[in-house]
Amino acid sequence: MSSSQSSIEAVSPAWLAAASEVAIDFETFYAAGYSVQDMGFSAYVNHPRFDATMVAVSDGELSFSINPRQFPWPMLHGKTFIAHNAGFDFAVFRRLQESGIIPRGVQPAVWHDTAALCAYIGAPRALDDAADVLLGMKIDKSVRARMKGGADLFDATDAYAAGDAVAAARIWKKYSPFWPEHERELSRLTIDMGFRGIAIDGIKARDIFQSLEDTTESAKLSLPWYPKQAPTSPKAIDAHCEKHGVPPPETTRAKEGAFEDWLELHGHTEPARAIRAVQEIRSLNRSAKVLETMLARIRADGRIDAHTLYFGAGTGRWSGGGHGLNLQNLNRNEAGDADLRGCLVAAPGTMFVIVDLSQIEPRCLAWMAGDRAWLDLVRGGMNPYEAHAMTAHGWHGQKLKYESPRLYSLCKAERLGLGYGCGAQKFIAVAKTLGGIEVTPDESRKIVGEFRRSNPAITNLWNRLEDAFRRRDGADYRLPLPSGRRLRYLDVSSGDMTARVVRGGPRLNFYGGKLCENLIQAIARDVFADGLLRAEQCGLNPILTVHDELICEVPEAKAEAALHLAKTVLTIPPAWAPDLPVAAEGEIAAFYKK
DNA sequence: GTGTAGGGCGCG
DNA sequence: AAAGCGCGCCCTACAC
Repeated sequence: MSSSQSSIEAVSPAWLAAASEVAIDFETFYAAGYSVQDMGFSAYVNHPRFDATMVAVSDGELSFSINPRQFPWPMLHGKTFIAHNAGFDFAVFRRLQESGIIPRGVQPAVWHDTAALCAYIGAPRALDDAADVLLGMKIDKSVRARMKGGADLFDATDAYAAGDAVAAARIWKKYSPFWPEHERELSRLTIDMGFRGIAIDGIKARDIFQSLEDTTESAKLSLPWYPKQAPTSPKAIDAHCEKHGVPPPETTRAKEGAFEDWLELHGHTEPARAIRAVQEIRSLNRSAKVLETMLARIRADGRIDAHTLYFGAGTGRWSGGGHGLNLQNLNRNEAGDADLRGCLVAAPGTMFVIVDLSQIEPRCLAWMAGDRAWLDLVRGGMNPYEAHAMTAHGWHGQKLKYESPRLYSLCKAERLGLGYGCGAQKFIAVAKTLGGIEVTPDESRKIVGEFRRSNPAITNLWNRLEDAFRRRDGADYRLPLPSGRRLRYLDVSSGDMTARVVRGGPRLNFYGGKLCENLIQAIARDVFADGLLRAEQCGLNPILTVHDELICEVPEAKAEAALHLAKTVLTIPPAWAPDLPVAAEGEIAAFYKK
């Protein structure tokens, strides 16, 4: 157990001078409507209500907590800072420097994020759960809940903040050796990109928001149960169907096969009209909420934070940033609806360079499965779906996309959809989503069967992965990736084919195709991460990543050169996959699109 | 009132 | 034998 110095002493602890690595944890005021979740980091710490009530530091053994105004800040200069969700503590630190509470000259050598470390090693991201699973250490989170609204819990808060700092320091000491330097760089870069942020066209955003509100309101008024019941109430929908003698659909999800089947039968009824209105309301409302969230967090420099979450997915991919705004799932706006992406603009004098890795997952799958014939064609510069038409359908021509659009779409759907074990029934929907084509159940069965017969390299990969998984029954399955990283499946049970991907987390189901998908998504992530680091190193100023897409903000005069450079650095295959055919495409734009 | 689960919508 | 996968946020309903 750690001994803790009382804050009442308010003297500089001797151990702090000796520690080169210090875990730091701030406690700050928050309330309903005023929180990181509501506003994001920057808008939160720059708000008039902002108040840092406590700071705790620890070396893993001893801890010290006190009001930031009394903390001996110069002692921390040049030390390595450890923080759980370092982006938050960094934002608070910088804010306290701006307000004069922390001397500006006090600069950490580097920030490390233990939440990112936890994600990387397959531990829970939440500090209390991570401390429990990694250290067997119990942290009481009830104090934080009681602190909301600024309750006077000074003593309890003191101990609580200290406990968090101690846990973070211990996690760092024990587990940081398992976190490679280039992954730490990715984590730091992710936080940096979040604070670089993206400029918002506030006038456009407000205009769109207003028109969405208006359209939504009139759609709501077309619902007979509104405002008596909630506009999108499932119960109201069911009752409405019943009243009109129409059986309710099993789902009201637009673009879902079951709903479309229902529409075939009841498309001309009043409930169908109402449900379409409900779908429109849900969709418009979502866009409005995204805009509202963006507008609420515009910083003094006209930008919003653009945080994403390093290693947010079990495969290592980044995920949307949390804190109430996900910039990785903004509407693509193909139908000409409200252009959310267009509200993210390059600052005056700059342009966006938007690049993405072309068909990165099919390329990684073929590479991993050893599909030589397809790889050779693609290496020679052929379009991946044309190459598929050649190797799988015996097509020989010039421009498949124009000669036979349907075969081209089918090849795309097959290549993207069938690589991970999708069955005939599901492929009907997948073909529609990925290729925009209709296939009958009979066709689908034939296509799926033929794909599996003609792609033994891929089906073998599924089977090998599933066998390897089964053989780890009762233990952990560690699947090495070409990059040197590993995917982890913990406490494998081959009986029901389940395992955990997070220590102490829920058991999930697996099968060969799914393991294959995880593997390929992880490899594609590592390829992208490699390019991202290069983009940062050569000064391309990346500000946002969306899985296989990179948005950089560059001086307008250098945009052409930057685009070329961005495509080049993204296309260089990683050292661990020199023969992987990587391709990238991109464009220069004044605002975010496609 | 708060917390949570499920449905739904959006992305790669 | 068969199974696309990976995310985050909002709304509604419901338990407490």
